[in-house]
Amino acid sequence: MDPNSILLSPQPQICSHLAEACTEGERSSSHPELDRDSPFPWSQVPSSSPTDPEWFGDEHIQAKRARVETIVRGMCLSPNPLVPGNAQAGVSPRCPKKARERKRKQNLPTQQGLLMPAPAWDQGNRKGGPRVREQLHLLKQQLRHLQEHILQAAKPRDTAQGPGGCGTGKGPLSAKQGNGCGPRSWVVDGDHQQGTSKDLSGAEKHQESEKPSFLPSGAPASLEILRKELTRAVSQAVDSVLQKVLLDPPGRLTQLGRSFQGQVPEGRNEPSPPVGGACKDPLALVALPRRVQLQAGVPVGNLSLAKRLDSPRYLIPPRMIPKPCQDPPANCPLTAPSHIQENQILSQLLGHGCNNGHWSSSPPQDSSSQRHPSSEPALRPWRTTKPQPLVLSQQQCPLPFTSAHLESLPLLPSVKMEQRGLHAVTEALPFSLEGLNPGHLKKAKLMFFFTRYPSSNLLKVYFPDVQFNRCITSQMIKWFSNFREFYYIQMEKSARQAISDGVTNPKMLVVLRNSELFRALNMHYNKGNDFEVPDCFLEIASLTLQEFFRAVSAGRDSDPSWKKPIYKIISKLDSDIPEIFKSSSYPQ
DNA sequence: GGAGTTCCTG
DNA sequence: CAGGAACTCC
Repeated sequence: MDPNSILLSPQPQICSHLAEACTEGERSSSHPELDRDSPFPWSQVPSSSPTDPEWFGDEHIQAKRARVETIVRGMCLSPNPLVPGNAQAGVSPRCPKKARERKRKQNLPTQQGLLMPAPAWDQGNRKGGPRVREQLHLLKQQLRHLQEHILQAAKPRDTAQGPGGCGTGKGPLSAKQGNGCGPRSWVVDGDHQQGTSKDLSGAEKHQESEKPSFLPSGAPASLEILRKELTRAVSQAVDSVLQKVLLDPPGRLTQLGRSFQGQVPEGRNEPSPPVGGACKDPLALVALPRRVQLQAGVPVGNLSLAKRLDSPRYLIPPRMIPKPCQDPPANCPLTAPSHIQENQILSQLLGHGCNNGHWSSSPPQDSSSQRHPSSEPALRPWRTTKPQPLVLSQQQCPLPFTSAHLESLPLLPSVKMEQRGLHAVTEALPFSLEGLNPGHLKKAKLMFFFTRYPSSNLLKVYFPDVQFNRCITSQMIKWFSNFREFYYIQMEKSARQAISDGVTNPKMLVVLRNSELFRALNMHYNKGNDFEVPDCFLEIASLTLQEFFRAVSAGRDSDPSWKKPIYKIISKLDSDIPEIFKSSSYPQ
């Protein structure tokens, strides 16, 4: 089969209309060469017409298009409006009537958002204790400054100010605000900042409302009161921090520091806070060493650097980020012991039977995933996700703490979760022992380099240690479906990018090992970069890319099922999987 | 009706 | 990555 013979088949009449036609009259041509002989649903795409009752037309296209657009937009640092060559894709030939777009949230922005705080987070953990002390010092200094400010501000006003000097009365307070927030590098959360300023303005209000009644009778007196109140409030704050630090068991010092840092990613709601101000381009930060590594031809060994750099990218589930310890410290330690045990038990149970682990402090994952601190969350056929994040947290964030430290984090809200998790485990136990583990997932991902559409029989051959049943099989099939989804999205994204970059000849589109596209794919399927991606995959990827390019630039993407011909082509291009994959212990 | 897909969503 | 809906094919 020569794919090119298929792919090159032109579809002339479509594109000429598309650009202008804002009507919905235009329909893409059918794809006669693909209509028949396919077991796949997409084989019969093209026969739909605008008159078909099942023709959902605009909304459908718009939704899909919007999805891709948002993805592309999320990716592009370059502000090109999408796809000049295919302007209709961006502008929508059918008038942007009800672009119910962007329903779906972006992965990429999220990753990038989480990327920024990571270095600070990591850094902070290395010196949690000292940081707290520094912060205490700062607080004390601020207190002194505050007092000085108040005194200074008081003097001139005593003489010059009459009643109604509220405006300047803000002076000291806003000075406090400024001074207070500046050095407190841990306060990054936008919400927190807002909350802080709100609180302060609340205090201002009180004081403002009080002042007029005091000032007439004597400004010095009211200022004195003001000063005392402020001093008292700040002292209380300092004391409470001191109590936390001094009264808590040693381990908690680090936890406290951690919880401060934890606020950083907490502000994940939106544009990640400028904690990582130093690293404006996190991608470069991550990618550069990897590129060097690739060029240096060090694919297997020496992974630690790459892993370390990669790991922060992969989401720290919000739940495992310790909340700023709002509760009295006494509450926290109480939950810790049971928490530890439960997590160990859960992790152990979920970590899979073949793990000869004991109740050690090492992450109870199988060996392969220890090597690759990937974010593989899927240990289950049967939905036992709850305890996962803790396991992942240890792997993803190489920290100078023992896992016992990490696990004893006072995740108060997680107690309920843990109970639910235990419950889930008891239900899932009989299955999880025979189920799929992260090692299987990793292997499946590597296999994707060779086969995009594996049959269930093939999977059985290549996963001899898996007890296949209907559910396991469909889970693994689902994996590959997810892999494909990611793959095709990347391809489409790159194709559109190429078009918008002015590429006109599809033959120019080749996926090389140093390309962005390759990096994205490699990151997804071969996170540890410890597998050499086969050339055949690069060829398939190039071909896919070209197909998407042709389709989009020909305007075929206005057809709701325009991708199906591409899927069909790609489905025929699976290669043989190396024998070594038949070993149950292969990717170790 | 089951298997296998895609698409969408969380 | 999983769940679920919708779809097609056998």
